[in-house]
Amino acid sequence: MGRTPCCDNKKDLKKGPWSPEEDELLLNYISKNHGHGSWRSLPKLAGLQRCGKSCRLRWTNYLKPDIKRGPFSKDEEKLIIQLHGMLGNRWATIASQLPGRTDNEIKNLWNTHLRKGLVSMGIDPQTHEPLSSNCLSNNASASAATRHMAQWESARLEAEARLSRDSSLFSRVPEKSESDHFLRLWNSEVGKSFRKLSTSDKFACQSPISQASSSTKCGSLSAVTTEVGNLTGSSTMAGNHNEDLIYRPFLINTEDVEYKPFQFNTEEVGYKPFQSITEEVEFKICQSNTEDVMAGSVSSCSNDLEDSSDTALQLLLDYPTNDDMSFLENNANDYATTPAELTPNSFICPL
DNA sequence: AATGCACTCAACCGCACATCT
DNA sequence: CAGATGTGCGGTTGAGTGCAT
Repeated sequence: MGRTPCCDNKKDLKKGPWSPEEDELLLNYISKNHGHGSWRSLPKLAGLQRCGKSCRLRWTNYLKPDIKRGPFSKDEEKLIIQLHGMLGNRWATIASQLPGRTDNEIKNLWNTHLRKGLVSMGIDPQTHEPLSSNCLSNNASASAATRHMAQWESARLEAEARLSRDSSLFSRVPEKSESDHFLRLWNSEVGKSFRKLSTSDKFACQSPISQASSSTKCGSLSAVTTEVGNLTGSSTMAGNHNEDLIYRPFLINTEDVEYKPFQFNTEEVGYKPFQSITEEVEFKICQSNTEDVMAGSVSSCSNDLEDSSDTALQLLLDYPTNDDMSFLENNANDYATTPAELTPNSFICPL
């Protein structure tokens, strides 16, 4: 299996850092030929003593004109953390959401800076859950993927509900799925990747919107609600009348951003950080009936349609934006090293 | 000033997947 | 359909740099 490397052990091929002359050769060739063409043949044609792979890497990570150099902004770092929470080490997919940034750059940033920051906050950088064992349920069956899955589904449900409401309020169908930023994201590389992940995790994860017309929302909502219930291991979500105990990820409050507990059922308790979005919005899903979703909670969260651009993405991103992210501003050496040094709102331990 | 250590980041490597023949 | 080829991705490495001792 496999294949021979594009540049196996050829002695005349140069390795290591690129010289300005090599950069110029590569740039000249690509600009002259309006593209790189075959990477394997490029080095020879461009007069480079490099393998095609090395050329490609140099181009994609450094020479490409749209690459944004310089330090990452705090927002970018936050976005990376949040996307990593949903996608894991899918650097290329994460990079697709950060224009001008390469997967390599993001990977480096994560490994050298962000990961340490999360660890110093007492958060497992892989699962994005509190590291402290007593903060976790004994039942670890609810995997990170499950939680991420549920978050995606929740956000998508909200988007679908909003679309449905929009269409009834304005008697018009929103302009395809692109009218909703969540759905745009859902249909983007990130969503694609996530759906792939969830599929491989044996969780049904399909967007009825993307599969069919968005005009029949009620059916899809109830269907998906059931899916969420199933994937979280809840025996009968629909029969759970304790609203505070059911999955409740969308407690939104601008003023006090904190980790809100979310719970799939009475046995599995997870903790997720929360991102402020709009004023005093509480969005509950997985209610026992669709009406609650459609009429009650949804209406409150879609007051400001103009905020949908931020909201859709924010719905997917669940980290605090206040001082909890302050580690981003500090050098890695300055990070707090014990949970005791964390801010009170870093996360909340149950019970 | 010399040395050691930690950190950053460009680049490499191997694998997996997609496409071609 | 199978093998060959091209490309992309994620993990890892190592040279360069700065800081502390």
